[in-house]
Amino acid sequence: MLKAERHQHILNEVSIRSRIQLSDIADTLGVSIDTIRRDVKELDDNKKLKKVHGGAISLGYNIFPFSNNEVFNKEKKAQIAQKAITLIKENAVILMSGGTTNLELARQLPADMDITVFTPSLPIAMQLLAHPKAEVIVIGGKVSKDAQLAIGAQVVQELGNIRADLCFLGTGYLDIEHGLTEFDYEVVQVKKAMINSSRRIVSLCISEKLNSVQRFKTCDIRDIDTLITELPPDAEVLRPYQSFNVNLL
Amino acid sequence: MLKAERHQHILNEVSIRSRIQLSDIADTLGVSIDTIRRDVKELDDNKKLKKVHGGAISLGYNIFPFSNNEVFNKEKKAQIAQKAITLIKENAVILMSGGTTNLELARQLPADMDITVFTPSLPIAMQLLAHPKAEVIVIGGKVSKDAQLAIGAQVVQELGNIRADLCFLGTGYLDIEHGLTEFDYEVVQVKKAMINSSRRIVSLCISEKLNSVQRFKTCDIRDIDTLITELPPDAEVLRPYQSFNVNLL
DNA sequence: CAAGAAACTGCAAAAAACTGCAGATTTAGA
DNA sequence: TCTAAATCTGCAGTTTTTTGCAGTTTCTTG
Repeated sequence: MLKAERHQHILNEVSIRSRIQLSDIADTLGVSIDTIRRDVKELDDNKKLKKVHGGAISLGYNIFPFSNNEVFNKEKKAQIAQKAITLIKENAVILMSGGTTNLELARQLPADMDITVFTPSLPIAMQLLAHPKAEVIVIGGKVSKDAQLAIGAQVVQELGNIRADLCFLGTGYLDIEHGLTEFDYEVVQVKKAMINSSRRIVSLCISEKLNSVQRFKTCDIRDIDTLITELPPDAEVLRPYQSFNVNLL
Repeated sequence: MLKAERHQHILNEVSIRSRIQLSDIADTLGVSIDTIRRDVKELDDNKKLKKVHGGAISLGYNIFPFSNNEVFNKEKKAQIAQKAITLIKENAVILMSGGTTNLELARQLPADMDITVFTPSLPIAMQLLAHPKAEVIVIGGKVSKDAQLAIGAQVVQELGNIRADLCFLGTGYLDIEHGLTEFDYEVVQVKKAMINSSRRIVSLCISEKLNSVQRFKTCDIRDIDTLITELPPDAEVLRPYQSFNVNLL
């Protein structure tokens, strides 16, 4: 990996997240933390960012108007994302819905991974642009301001043309009886289409969301091939799900 | 193998992959790495790409478009954006290309403005999500990592279905003789499609870009209805453009 | 103030860049 | 077509840059 690429990656990360940690970058790019430290120092010297203890921060605007830097349960989501990444095979075609857990996944994707990602989520697409090898295809349409996700008939139709190996499906709410549910009906339609276009459905779900229900239903639990949560396999709350071929961390 | 062939191959690779490593190219073409190094140096001298330690990157690649560090240019772009906003009518349907000047426009859009914006640019779309009233439709496709812009046949086709009132067209390079030009051919195709889909074309262009040329042509200057720059009307550099119905700040 | 994390420093191995040169190839003019 | 000049190309030796590591110092946090 070229130094210039690392610099670009770092600037992208800073631009997207408004702050970075050296250790994270070193991890993602697979180089030593000293190298990243030197990179960041150089970028700081060139006034491209501001180096701070342990990382760096952006000088100007963020790309994301809503600062979604404060992710709830970021640790858990990072764990889940790590597990999800192990499911990805080289040259896979992947569908990704939105949500902060998927965003964490996109962020942690190893730099040498050669994949193609389709997504209607703008933050996910932006994040993946920082990845040196991933090919990114954004699925266009009217963008929901809440979900920062393209929705509508056009999106559903476009998804019909795709046959993905893997779908990382975030969900707002998950319950044994009512399945995966959402607050927004249009989001549900998009997610249904994503499910129809993928061979394997993997749902990433922090434990806080288990046993919660909302108004509109995406699918039943049995439509999910793999559920990833951060809980140990014997957790009480997971008991009802065990029969659905649930993979655990 | 001719030198010209190698140069072409190198430019192609850079254009497609945004980056190359000298060793890879030398390997592929079966010549010594020194030869490739000399080739790349020459291409760098001719401003066709940017040479970096160990390889080369495309010209657009290291522009770090969206971390907004250069206060100086930001001032100019803000001025230009302000002027551009005065051209927008209520309930207008607007097409926006990418670029930092357009991004500045998106940032400054008054909150009470009720408009519909189509754009293949991810940062523009993200920015507009922060706007309370603007409806945002992102045009989907494979995303160029350099331009952070959806490109390709799908984008062009989608643009064919749109009839916009106004198109804010950023441009990399502008010259009286060669018109609007870009480094990337696919970006040119998208911009051509945008021009065909709009009643009025407004190009935002800071003065640094005047009298500069790149490899691929978007359109002639006479295809632009309005050109907005930050220079006073009597600026020497603007003299040649006066006859093209140029609006000035 | 004490423990842990991060930063700094110097160093050595590896990679890349640079330099000069000689043989090969191309070009230009007779 | 022939020849001389100019250019191109690969090679070997040298210099510079990059990078990870280990030891030490500085900073942060409770």
